[in-house]
Amino acid sequence: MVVQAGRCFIQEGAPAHDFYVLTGGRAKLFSLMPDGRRQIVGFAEVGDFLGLASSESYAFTAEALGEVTLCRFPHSAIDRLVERFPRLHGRLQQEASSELVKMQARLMLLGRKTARERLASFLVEQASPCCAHALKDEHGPLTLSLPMSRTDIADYLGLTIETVSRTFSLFRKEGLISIRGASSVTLLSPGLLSDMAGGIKRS
Amino acid sequence: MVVQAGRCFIQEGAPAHDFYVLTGGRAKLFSLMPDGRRQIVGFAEVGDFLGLASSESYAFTAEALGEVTLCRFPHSAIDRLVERFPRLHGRLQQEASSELVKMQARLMLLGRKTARERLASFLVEQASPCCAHALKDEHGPLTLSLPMSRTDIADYLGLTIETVSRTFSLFRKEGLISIRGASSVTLLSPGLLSDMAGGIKRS
DNA sequence: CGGATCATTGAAGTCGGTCAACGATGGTGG
DNA sequence: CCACCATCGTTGACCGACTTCAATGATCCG
Repeated sequence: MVVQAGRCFIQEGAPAHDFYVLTGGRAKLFSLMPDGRRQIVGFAEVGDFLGLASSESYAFTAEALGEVTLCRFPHSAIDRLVERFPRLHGRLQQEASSELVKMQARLMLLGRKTARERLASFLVEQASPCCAHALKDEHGPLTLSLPMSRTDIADYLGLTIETVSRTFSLFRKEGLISIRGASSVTLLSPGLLSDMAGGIKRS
Repeated sequence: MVVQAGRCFIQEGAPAHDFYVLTGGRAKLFSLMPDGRRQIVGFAEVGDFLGLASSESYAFTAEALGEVTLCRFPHSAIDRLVERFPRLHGRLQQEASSELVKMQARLMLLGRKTARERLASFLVEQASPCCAHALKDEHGPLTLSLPMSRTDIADYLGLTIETVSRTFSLFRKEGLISIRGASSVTLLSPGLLSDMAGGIKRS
């Protein structure tokens, strides 16, 4: 099952018949308020399960960032699948609990961190799948390409697009990052950013 | 296993050997930043599972609100338990996914809602275990007793204690609630509060 | 090349935070 | 039983970080 860039394959509030496994690309997951305020609740990566929540209806909309490929299963198939692939059982459990831990970190981000700390956390989070160790050690520049727009970043971090843009510019002026075309960012001091993300001020 | 009021039975960052089932009382779950900023990531009720996240260390501290009773199990016992009580399997899955849905709502709250909307959401959330239907219908006053302090409410909603207090007072002046001794609140217009929680302005 | 969209920057405004004082509450001991 | 004190909650005045509104600049595609 292939979904084109920008298309939604899960609709918030729609009856939750199926769940999905993301097999290619990335997607953004968000909810809307009646007046249009938007909160991105996560970005889905290859291997992620979506729509598992066994409630009546989906809690978020899922939109493809770039082209996305999926496998769809009816909810009723879970038991059969688990029977045939017993290891899936632990996988699902692990997926759910690691997601829960991430969520708790995101609550701290949205509830208590400043704009600078939020953006630093975001950059570190985007970088970590690449090079987990480079962040603690004082390792050199680390380039990442962000597949999402400034608006998406803002809605993910609970900020406005202007604040995100301004904070990027600040980081650039302070020599923490360098920017190449709005979607390619190089972390010049991953260590400093990582500290800032955690709320540590190095003097 | 009994825990006295105010005692912590899970420490953020400590090695996560065990998980717990809450069998009596309520607890607050929170994380801290190095400078003391605090975010309450949830309140645990009777029947909740804590510390399931199969990471190396606990992601939050759990502190008893009033006296709490618990069952403790080593993580290694999960498989044995599930073998003996096969229904536990679905229960765990359900618990995790319903928690995930709540988390997503909380992200919207912390990322996009105003102080008024946050407090309204909180009151409605506290009320809903009692009377789910009374909120949609225009049903009458609904009294709840809040077991947590203003500080806890503030740290749960990503606000300061002053803002929480001020917003309570505003709601009182607007005739939405009435307050009796800081821990007993009566919702005079549950419907209006519920709308406000969802970001709907009734004219 | 041109127009639409997205990102950046600036100026002004606002919501919630900070600092500070006051009031209420509840537990303790005289 | 009540006075005392510590803690918690409320209220006010001011401040600042982020938002809002608006204009400009960059980038992408047809």
